[in-house]
Amino acid sequence: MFDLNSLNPPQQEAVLHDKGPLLILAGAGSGKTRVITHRIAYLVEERGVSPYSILAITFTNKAAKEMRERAERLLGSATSGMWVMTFHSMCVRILRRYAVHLGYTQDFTIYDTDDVKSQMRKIMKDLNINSKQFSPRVFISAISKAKNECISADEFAKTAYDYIDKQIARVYKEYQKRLQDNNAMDFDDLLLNTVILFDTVGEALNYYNDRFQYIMVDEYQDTNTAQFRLIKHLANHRNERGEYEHNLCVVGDDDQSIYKFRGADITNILSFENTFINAKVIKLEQNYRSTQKILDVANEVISHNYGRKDKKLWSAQDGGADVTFIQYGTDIEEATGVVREIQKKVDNGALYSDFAVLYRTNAQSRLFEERMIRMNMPYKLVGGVNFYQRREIKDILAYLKILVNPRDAAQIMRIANVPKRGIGDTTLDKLAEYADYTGCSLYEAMCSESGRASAPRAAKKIEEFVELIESFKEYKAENTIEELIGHIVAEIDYKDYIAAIDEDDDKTNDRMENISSLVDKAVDYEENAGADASLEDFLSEVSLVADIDMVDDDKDAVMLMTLHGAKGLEFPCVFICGMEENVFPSGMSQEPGEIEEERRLCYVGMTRAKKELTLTCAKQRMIHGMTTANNASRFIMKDVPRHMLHIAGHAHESFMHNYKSSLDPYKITRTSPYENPYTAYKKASASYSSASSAGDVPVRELTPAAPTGPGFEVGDMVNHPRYGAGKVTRIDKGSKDFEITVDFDGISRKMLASFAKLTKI
DNA sequence: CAAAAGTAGGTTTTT
DNA sequence: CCTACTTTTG
Repeated sequence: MFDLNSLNPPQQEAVLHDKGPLLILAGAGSGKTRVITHRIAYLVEERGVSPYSILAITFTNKAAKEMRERAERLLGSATSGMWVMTFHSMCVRILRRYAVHLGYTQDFTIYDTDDVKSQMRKIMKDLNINSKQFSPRVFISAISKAKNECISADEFAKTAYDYIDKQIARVYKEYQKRLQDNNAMDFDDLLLNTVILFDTVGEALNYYNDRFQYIMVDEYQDTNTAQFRLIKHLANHRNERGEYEHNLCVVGDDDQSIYKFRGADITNILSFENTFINAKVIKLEQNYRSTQKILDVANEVISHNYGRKDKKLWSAQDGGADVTFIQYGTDIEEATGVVREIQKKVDNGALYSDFAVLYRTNAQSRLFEERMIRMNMPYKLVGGVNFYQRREIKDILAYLKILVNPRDAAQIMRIANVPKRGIGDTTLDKLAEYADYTGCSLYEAMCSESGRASAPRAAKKIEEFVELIESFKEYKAENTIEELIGHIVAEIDYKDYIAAIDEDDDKTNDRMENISSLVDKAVDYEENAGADASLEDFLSEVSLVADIDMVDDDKDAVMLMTLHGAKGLEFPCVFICGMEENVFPSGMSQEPGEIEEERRLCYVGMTRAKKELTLTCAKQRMIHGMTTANNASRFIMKDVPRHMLHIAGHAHESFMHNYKSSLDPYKITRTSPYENPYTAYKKASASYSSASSAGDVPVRELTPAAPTGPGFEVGDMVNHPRYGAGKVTRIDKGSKDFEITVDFDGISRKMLASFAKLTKI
């Protein structure tokens, strides 16, 4: 049973919303999961909707699990039949059923980023693309971006005009062909192929449209184009009178959109009302998580972004502790100080699990880890080197994957010589060549007499390898996954193999322990899945786990993670560390749009805190082995009025000095006694950015910038004496000159208008 | 074909 | 700084 009275009026309205599209703009900590779960319970209990026709989509398995558990608690019954899962697992589920329509078998393999990377390296080699000139990264991210936008290899080729795009088109096509040959999909394919499936196979779409009457999507602000199209397809159920109902309920917060780099398209949420006509919009603005003091600071920061949906979070918990800011001398002092601070509070009765240390990049975790180990402080590290990326895990998984999908050449390449059995790269190359020539798969080449003849010296070894794999297949048919893994590890003497690689026994033991964790996961899986357990299902589950999914909440330990990793979580006390220019915001983010995304990330981080929020930075920090000095982050120095922070620590004096001097760089003439200089700067330069109106920031008129333009506009084609033809992609007004960003064949360069000898073509 | 040594390049965030 | 790839040597 559930109680509507426990909800506030807008929450109730959202839960009780009848039919048709619904957008819930849910600010941080406003109880969105509560609303979704109550809505599910309401639909099932009060409106007689079958759980079978409800689909709830999240981004992480952890969120999905939590949502299902909470819905079940409200309903007091199991919600079997209801789909509560991530985009990716949903797509896998759909594709396993219909893969044949797309030229895959249902046993297709899922490639993770490492698989993709090695595949890409191979392709570049084969296509004679200089890896010095282009890093595989360039191609990988370009292809990923295209897939996220539902652009196929052929479509990409049609609009590829410059050299680099043509290269990408060529690589994209080859890459896709190889994945298809290997019966494999990468993460982006899971989404894109499902979209293609729904575009082309009416039978598949009809099946799911008949089934899903109510659809909920969590974290809607982070959806990309492929996900958007997927949702659009799925939300086409017709009622018994044949009318579309679009019972689509999306929940999100544009201020928490932090995955643009991964293709998330913020316009999905900003224009929801245009896409789904007659959509109802409900705002949840009461925050139940944080104190007002924390929200004040967070609101102040986010208010510096443009083009937001208008809303303002407020809390019923008035007051609270001041938000603290500490500038340390060095990154080491920062780590020591933070760890000490946590220990002090634990000594005074807090739990370790009350604390989270958040940072911009994973690399920053190291110092905290070191300090915590030394201080004997229990911690949980989220992210970093993923469990499933470890060599020993990937090796064992490769063996398993081959058993399910023998066409997957990448896995065979990986372990054909693991452990060493005399099948080296040259042998594999010859086999691959034979396979390519005859049009069979690598494994088939290994199985055939004539295939082995292409590498006569190793023929015997190859035959033995094939026999080994076949014996595993037989073993698999009769035994559990748990037993299978043990069997493989024993048969190939894996321990001896890694012991020979590792410097010391500790490392080898570590690795063996990791393998037994993998076995544990297999046991878990088999217990959960019961009679439905299958190796391919286990493998896809394993491929789709996120770092955050692996965290067990029971252990009393401090959490260490990136700001991204913290989304959707909350902690009584939060430390955001490394709040320095070039660290946070990242030095990689330069353009206004990118800075805004960093600012949203800052907002997300701050709003994780329930009771206490501490922001720290260091004057000096070691980055890539070099000592660097950075100013405190603009998110503190320029976004938050001084009086809202409690400034602590020994660096107080020098900080105050910096605080003042940091106001100068932009040399903006103030029009009022005090105006946040960064805001003023942005207003002055607003005419040069495409940003829309200023949301809830009160706009005061400033003297417009000097009318003299740079002589070019964005989009113009220009000629440069050295770099040749290029396209103007950006124009920024500097203090006395215009900075022009020009794209020359994919390489973008910044230059000052008065110095660069640019001519318009 | 395997192991060791050397070197170059890249390090934002991740399902 | 660290890893992952390349080159060299056995």
